[in-house]
This record gives sequence, structure tokens and C-alpha cells, in this order.
Amino acid sequence: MANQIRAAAPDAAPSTTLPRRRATSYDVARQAGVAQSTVSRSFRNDSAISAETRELVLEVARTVGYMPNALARSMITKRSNLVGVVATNYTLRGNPEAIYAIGEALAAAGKQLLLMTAPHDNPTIADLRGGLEYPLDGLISCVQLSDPDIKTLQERHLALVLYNRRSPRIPVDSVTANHGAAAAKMARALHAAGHRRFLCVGGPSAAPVSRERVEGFLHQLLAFGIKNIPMVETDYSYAGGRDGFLAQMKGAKVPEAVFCASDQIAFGVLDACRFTLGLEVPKDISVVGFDDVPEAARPGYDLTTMHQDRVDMARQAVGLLLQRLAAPESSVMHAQVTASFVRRGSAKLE
Amino acid sequence: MANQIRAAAPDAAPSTTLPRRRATSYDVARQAGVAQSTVSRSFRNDSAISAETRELVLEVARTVGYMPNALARSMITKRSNLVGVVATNYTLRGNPEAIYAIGEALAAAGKQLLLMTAPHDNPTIADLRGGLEYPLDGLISCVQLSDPDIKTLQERHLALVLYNRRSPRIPVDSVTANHGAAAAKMARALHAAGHRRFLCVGGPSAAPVSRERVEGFLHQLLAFGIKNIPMVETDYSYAGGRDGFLAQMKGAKVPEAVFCASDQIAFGVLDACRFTLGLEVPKDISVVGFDDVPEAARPGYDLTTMHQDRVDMARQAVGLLLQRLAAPESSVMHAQVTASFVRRGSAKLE
DNA sequence: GCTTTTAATGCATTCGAATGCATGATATGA
DNA sequence: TCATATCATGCATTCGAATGCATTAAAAGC
Repeated sequence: MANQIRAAAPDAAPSTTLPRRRATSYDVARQAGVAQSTVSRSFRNDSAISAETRELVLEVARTVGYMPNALARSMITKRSNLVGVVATNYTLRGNPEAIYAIGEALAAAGKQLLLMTAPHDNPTIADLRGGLEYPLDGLISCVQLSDPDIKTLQERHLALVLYNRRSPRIPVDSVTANHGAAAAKMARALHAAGHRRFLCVGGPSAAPVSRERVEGFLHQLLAFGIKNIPMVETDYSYAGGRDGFLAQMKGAKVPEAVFCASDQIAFGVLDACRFTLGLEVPKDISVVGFDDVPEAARPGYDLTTMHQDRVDMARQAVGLLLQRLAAPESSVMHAQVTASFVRRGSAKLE
Repeated sequence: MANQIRAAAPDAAPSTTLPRRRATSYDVARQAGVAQSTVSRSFRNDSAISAETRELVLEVARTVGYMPNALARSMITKRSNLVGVVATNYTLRGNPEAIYAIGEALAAAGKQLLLMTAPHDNPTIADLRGGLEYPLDGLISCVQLSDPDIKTLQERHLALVLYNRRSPRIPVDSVTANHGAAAAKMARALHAAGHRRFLCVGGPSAAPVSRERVEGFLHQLLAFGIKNIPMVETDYSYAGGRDGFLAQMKGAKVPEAVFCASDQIAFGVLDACRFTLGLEVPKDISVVGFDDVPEAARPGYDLTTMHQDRVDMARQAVGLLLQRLAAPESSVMHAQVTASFVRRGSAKLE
């Protein structure tokens, strides 16, 4: 009795022997009784295939779980639809929504995002080697590449777009924010509020973005006749800002206003002011940042800063890339996203 | 005169007509006077190729800028060396270092990371369609997929690893932290400190990670005879935590301790306490989080929380994937990363 | 009813690297 | 000196989809 029940039980699992390998257009063709080329054309629907045949093919494809192999397609079309995005640990941490936005924008254009990691200090294309073996359609770089490396990439004829940075010497498509002008605006605002004794806490001196911001700021102050502004170099981070600022403050007079090259730096400076030095912000000292990351709006920081729309920049980067792919020989393009002043409570302003 | 100078000038640019297309193994073969197969073998160095020939081939390859085409290789080897990583805007924002670590670990194994974006609510494999047309070797999912979708992916024979989540019903390789046990530990710590009136601010009820944490917490309290703990559901975010908490507090008695299913939620609750409700932490109320993101250590938050090593989890995920690729038929694996209690100042403890 | 046009499909080749097998050139042994 | 073993290389095919051209069948024209 028990045996019979046991024997009757295992009817549930359908013994459809799963194919060890992925179905190909030939499999579909055979089952549908058509030629492989007909299957291909049914999927591309770029040619004259009768409605019934197409439907039949798609139906068979559905049942066997067929899906065109993008690799095989790339071989013949010479378009891999793969776009590399180069990021370091820092750029990834600082722009996660931007990376996501790039992925979305690429997907909308039928392209895929190949994420290529690179070390934070002195990244080279040798670090990307594995990824470059794939015939990428293009590359969006969120890291600073050397001139020779940029040249090498261009010689490979892949569409290159720099994200949030530009190449000073070689013409390359790029998207940036107007760092310099925005920093100058910040300087004017602080100066107008009566601040005269400044401190500048920058990012790595090798990072052009930080340099542009710092130089834009200093240049504007110079125009007001203010010079010899002390300068602290950091790694862009919270800890860097905090520790760099504290080191600078040892025995020095507290500045009236601190310009930080990023919000993260500013957070570090702010916490150092309030929790270590016991300064009240903005009564004793004004602190401003740059980026307007979401945390800047929190009441704990309430940071006055320059807003940069990273997601917009990401979309623009993809836009430039697609344009470049459509017209490889057109002249170099540059998109600029305008930073906007965000007035909050961390700085005394008029 | 001027004409002559002008005519003489443009000598600089070397007129090496760049090949419109990427060099192939045939190009190298022709130039080196060997067969294409010899070029291939020189690069794979898996076969008996004399040292001189290999050197010659590599030298020629260098001068013409040849690099094996990974796509063509994949066609024949049936290994694309592409691994998909599925992420939503939220998971990407919450785990940027983990994504980076996955990229690094994959690169070390000669694989590339294909980043596949998916919507935050109810992601399905239809969202991944474009990426799935590539014959991926495997997939690391940082999002919650439905059972049928998981089944479909398994039927495609691609190595699937779930990151920071497990599949309750279908056996799938996965890496998680011991959310439930860790939350229980948190509950014991708070209970031991004398707290008796609790509030629970969870993530989305559909997110198993949040559920595990909340259930682990509630279950432990139940063991202490404490039940009917009010529960707030959020989207895991700062704003969600802040607003959800404030809504709950309307007319309600302030709880002694608030358990938050993530640090971001806890930050929102903390700011609501201090900046909106005027409560002192931890004097008036204890708040604890979960994750130990870097911001939790800042003096402005000083959050007591459970530390989860996301980077470790990322590496383990890649490790599992590689093991699965090496032994497709071996039994299902599960790696667990142990969360550790981080005692800081946001909660009254013994 | 026969030719011409058009539409629908099949055939055969292509993309670039990998690889089993055959071949040729040395080196080794008898 | 000849046979055999060893090493190095070439030949030819393969992966899966796309596509120019050829072919067939049906529709239209006369």
C-alpha cells in the first residue's frame, strides 16, 4: 500500500530534460521548420518576413527559451553595445546615483555597462586591460587618465567621454560642472558677508576638479586683494578634512571662513569645529562645501554649498557618448552643468 | 616666404594612417609570417610554441596594438568571462564599496563586471533582458528576485549568487549576514540595560533583510515577555526614518529605545529626536541602527549599531560564484558574515 | 495563359580566436 | 645511415547570428 502511494507521488516534476546548452537560432529554426536566417530576421524585424512566420518563430523561441546571443551578434555587426565605465573606489562612493543613472541611460539606448575598476592613485589603462579586450563601443571615464593613455584609447577608435573632468591638453568629449565659476561665486558671497580671513581645504592637488575649485576661489579673492590664503591638502574625505583642518588649527588663529573643495571635507571640518574645537557654527566660523550631497541638507550639518547635479551630468555623459557613436568624426563636444548656490546655515551670509 | 614656412611646418604629425579597424590575429600573423593559430597559441601560451616565435609574435602584436578580442574568444570557449551584477539605485547607494570590491575580485579572476540596473520596487528579469542576451557566466544579485525569476535564471545554467539576501524557498548560493541573530543580540543588550518600551522602525516589509532583522529583534523580546511593539515601515531611507518616526510619535508616548533596521533610518530618527522633538540622546531615548556605515562613527551621530562587513560579503559572493563555476553540480553553498556589536553613544547600555 | 513584378525565404559566407589533427623539421636512438 | 620520437607549426573547422544574393512562389499585369 505504502509502496503504491510512493510510486504514485512523483508525478509532479515534469521530466523535461533541460538542454545543457543555451538554445540557438538553429534550434529554433529546426523546430519551426524554417532556415536560421529566417529566425534571425524575425528577431531583428528589419526585413520582409511574413507576419505568420514571425509569429511562429517567436512562439517557438518562447517555448525553447531562445534569446539572441549578443556576443555572436556583435561579431558580425561590429557593435558590442558594451560601454565601459571606469571608476575608482572613491568616485564610485561619491557618485553611486550617477553610476546608476549611466546604467539606466545606457540600457535605454540598448547598451550595457561594463564597470571597470581602477586604483585611486595614478590609474592607467593597464588597470583596465581585461575590460579593454572586449571590443567596447565606448568608454566613460570617471577617473583622471594620463595624456598618453587618452591618446591610446582614441587610437583604438572608441568613443571616450570624461565625466566630471576635462582633459587640459588633448581634445576629448567631456562633461563637467563649472567648478571655477561656482567657486568664485562662493568667494563673492563670503566676501560680501564681510569675511576677510579665509582657509582653503582642498582635495588632492593632482585632482583637476579640486584644483579648479580651489583656484576659482583663490582667484576671486585675489581680485578682492586678499592673498596668502593658507591651504590644506586632503584626500577628499571626511577624515582628511577633519584631520587636515585640526592640524592646520594647531596654534593658528581661527579663520573667519573655511572653503572646502567637497562636502565630505566640509563635514569633517564642521565636526572638528563643533566636537573638537568647541566652536559654534556659524557664529565663530563659517564653513562651506561643494557638491550638495544629500547629507548636506540634514539639520546636523545644514551645510551651505554649491549644488551639482550628478545625475544630470551622468545623463549628459551618455548623451555625448551616443552622439559620438553616431558621428565619430564630428568635432569635440563639451557639456557643462551649472552649479547652483545652496544657502543653508553653516555660513554667515548677508 | 610665409607660404614656404607654412608648407614646411606640418611635418610633426606622423602620417601613419591609423587602421580603421582593430588589429586581428590574422594581421599579426601576416606581419610576423606565421599562421593565425600560432598567434593565438602565443597569447594563450598553453601549447608548445618556441620561445623565439612567441617573442616575435608578441613583439609584432605590440607594434600593431593587437589585443585578443574577448568576444571572439568567448564564442569558441563558451566562457564570456562576463558576470552580471544586479543593483537598484538603493543597493548601489548603500553598497558602493561592495560593488567596487566585487569588481576588483572579478578582475582578479579574469572576469568582467556587467552592471545591470533594476528598479527598486519589484525588479524582474525582464528589466535585465538586455544584459541577459549576453551569455553571462554568472550573476550576483543584490536585489530581491521572485521565485519564478530565480528558477528561470537557474534553467539558463548561469551561476547565481544572492548578495545580502537568501532565497527562502528555492536553493540558491548566497551570502548574508546573520541578521536575525544579530538583531536578537541587540535586543538582549537593550533589555539588559533596562529598556522595556520599544519602537521598531523597519525597512520595506517586502525586503527579507529588513524582515529578518525586525523578526530577530521582536522574537528575542517576545522571549522576554515583551509584545505588541509598535512598528513603522519605511523605505530604508533617512527621510523615511525621520518622517515615519515623527508620524508615529504624534500623540504617542516616547519609547525608551528605538530599533532601526538600518543606519540610514537611525540617522533620520536621531535627527528627528534632536532637531524636531528636542529629545536628548541617549538620556531621553536610546536609538540603535544596523549596518555600521562610516557615518555612524561620526560624533554627530555616534550611533550604536551592528557592524556588517560589506566588502567581505562582496568578496565572499565572488568566491562562491567562482566555486560554482568550477563545480556546477556541487551542492548549494551559503556563506554567512557575522555581524558584530558596535557600542557607541546613542543608546543607554549597561 | 504567359510574363513580369514583388514578396518571402533559403543558401552561403562572414566576424576573430581557439583547437584537434596533420604535417614538417629536428633530435634521438639503434 | 635510417627509423623513430619529439617538438613546432600550419590547416581547417568551430562557435552563433547577420546579411548579400539567389531562388521560389504568389500576385499583378497584359
